[in-house]
Amino acid sequence: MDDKFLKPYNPQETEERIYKLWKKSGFFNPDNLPKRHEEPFTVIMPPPNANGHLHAGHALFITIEDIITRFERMRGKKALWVPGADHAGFETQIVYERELEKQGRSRFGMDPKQLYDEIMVFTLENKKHMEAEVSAMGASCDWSREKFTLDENIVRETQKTFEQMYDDNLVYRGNRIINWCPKHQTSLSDVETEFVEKKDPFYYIKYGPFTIATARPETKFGDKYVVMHPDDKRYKDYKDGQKLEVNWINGKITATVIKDAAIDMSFGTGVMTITPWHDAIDFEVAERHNLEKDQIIDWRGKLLPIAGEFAGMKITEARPKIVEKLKENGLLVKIDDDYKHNVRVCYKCGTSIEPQIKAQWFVKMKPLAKLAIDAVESDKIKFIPENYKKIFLYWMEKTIDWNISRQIIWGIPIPAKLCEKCGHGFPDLKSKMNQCPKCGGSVTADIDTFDTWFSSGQWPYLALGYPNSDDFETYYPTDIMETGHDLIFRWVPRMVIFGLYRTKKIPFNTVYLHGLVNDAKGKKMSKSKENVINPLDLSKKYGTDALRIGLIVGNTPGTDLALSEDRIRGYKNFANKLWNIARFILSQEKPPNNKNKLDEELVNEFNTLAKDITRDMENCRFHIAAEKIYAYVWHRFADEIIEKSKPARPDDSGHSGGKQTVNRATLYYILENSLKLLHPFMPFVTEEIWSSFTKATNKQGNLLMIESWPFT
RNA sequence: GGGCGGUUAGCUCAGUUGGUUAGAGCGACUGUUUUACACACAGUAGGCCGGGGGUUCGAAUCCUCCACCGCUCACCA
Repeated sequence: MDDKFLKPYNPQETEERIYKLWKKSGFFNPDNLPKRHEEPFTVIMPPPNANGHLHAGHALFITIEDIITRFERMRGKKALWVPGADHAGFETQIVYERELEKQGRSRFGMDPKQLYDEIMVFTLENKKHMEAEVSAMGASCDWSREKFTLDENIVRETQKTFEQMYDDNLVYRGNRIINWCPKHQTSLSDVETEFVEKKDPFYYIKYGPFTIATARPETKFGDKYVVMHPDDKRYKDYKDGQKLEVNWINGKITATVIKDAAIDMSFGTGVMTITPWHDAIDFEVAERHNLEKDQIIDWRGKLLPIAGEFAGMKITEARPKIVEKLKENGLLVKIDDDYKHNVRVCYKCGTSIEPQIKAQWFVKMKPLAKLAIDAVESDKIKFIPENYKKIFLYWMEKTIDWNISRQIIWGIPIPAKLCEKCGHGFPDLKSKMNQCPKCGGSVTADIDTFDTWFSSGQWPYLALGYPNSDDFETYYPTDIMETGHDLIFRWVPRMVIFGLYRTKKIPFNTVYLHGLVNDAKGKKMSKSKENVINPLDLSKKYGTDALRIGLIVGNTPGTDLALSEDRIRGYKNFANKLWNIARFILSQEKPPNNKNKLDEELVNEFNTLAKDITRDMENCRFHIAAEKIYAYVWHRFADEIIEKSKPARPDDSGHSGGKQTVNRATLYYILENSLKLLHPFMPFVTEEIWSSFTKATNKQGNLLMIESWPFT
């Protein structure tokens, strides 16, 4: 017996050594696997953001994907798991802005090149941490194929997709209303905003013969159109296009009556004035009737000269003063203090989104969504859990054009030129156009970058080196995309669309969505609540294997998990239990030879279980598989079978006990195959025991990692 | 307001297509230092499976209504 069994299992002393052993073997790279591994199996890792440390959600997805990969590898597949790192445009820039703040600096006014270079240094540093942490989780991914979203060829292909979509009339430049975050000074797509319920005063204001209602009086300076429903009998005397003299905030103006069916007659007074530059509905009304649009609020969220004496003020500062003036002028009818409404905010900082009109690049979604809908409806792409299919389709059906321009430096540049004269925009990947092809005017380079999801949406094929790569030919479409259910809108649909558009193939056969990892009480982890559990701390304290299986058992796909330290501690005990099982079996003087008899019933029982577990693994029911093998090893194998195998002791009355009822060969058989079944879940301790097992049975050589799965 | 999910032991959760006395981990309690393991073993307590109605020989599981919780989407100014 190995001396190592004299002490309890010690993960700290084992894990790094084992990981090096695996890495040195070369088997993370499917090219190096033995001949029996023929059929490719591919998982692309959702690239973690290279801007900080791993959190519990990362630990979960690494565990699940590693389980899948190790299982398929042992079953004889040519298993490839491609790791990656995401530059994470907007998110990383925000993280770095906080760093700057700490140093008393700000990105505004910084030389863009300088800022970009600094963020690159920061990102590459964090990328190293991230890689070390992924490794510490036991990830058997092929590091030789690791990709970064800013790798030269990935940037090039992302830009090519843009050009191709422009040529196919799927990308256009539009001067449209967009979501503007005044804090971060960039536009955002709809999925990058959230709604929060706010209670604000609701002001009823006199507008000529009408009373209008608004929560935002500060936007009303430029309101020169008053809109009502064409069927509203209360206002039947007013005709569409009719002009009225109106006494307004800063004096007399001429207002025009507009009739539009978008008005809800039952809300407020049934009349509203519109602010097309700063409101999506108003923008649409203005577009329909071809009305003028004036900007009231600047990009920093301050009032423009149109606001007269209030120009230059921030909205929050100006609002009470404006209300005061309305009151003085006798325009304020009443204030409703109990008005609740939903306000769109930036998903990162919670700042109220200020809609603005801006020229941006948009992806025309309808024809692309059609491709995705067809693929999912015909079940070419399968969802786990299944109900996400419906959610996916629901979102795809109603998707609107996607703004892909971001006013941030950290990202992939949009390779386009913009005409200074006519505003025409067009792709220019090689940057050789100096004149507008439409009007001959001079052009400047677009300084915006792509929405990060524009590039990460292309990840499955770009990570495989598309186009012109053997890997793409061999490993695409990938088998399974495993990611968090929170990315069902932000990421999954984009991957399906880009995959179908660019490669004409689905990017993956299955989407597996895991739930969020919450704290022990099921509450969302957040820094402000101080309930963040660092997975690496748990891994150090209880061992990575304990953390891994603790994240899996009882964790149904799509359902959030409450992670408690007690739970992980329990599985540390299990790792040690397994250790002691091995110690006991391997410590008996001689291993059985092949002629030793196996106990048929026990072997059958085990084989039935192994087949059952294999079925669970095939169907991604890892939570069930893990629990079954856990319960068997501890409560059946250790508590009953091994106990029965012990030579009975004489009882108190001097009679000898019953005879030994389990053959040692059976114990070896069950141990060997249990280690295999457990390996995907607990790779370190099983591999460590395996080396002793093979030594004891004179079958040294193979790593457990590439042993055959029982009953494939 | 729309959509989705949840409600099972003190806590956190399993329970594949309806099938015998409903399970696990943690926690609690009672014993046991027995020669693999006290990071252990033996055992105990604890649940009208959210509520009402229905389908069925049989329902935690299927249908329906209701309540509460969570998530998500949404242009009532």
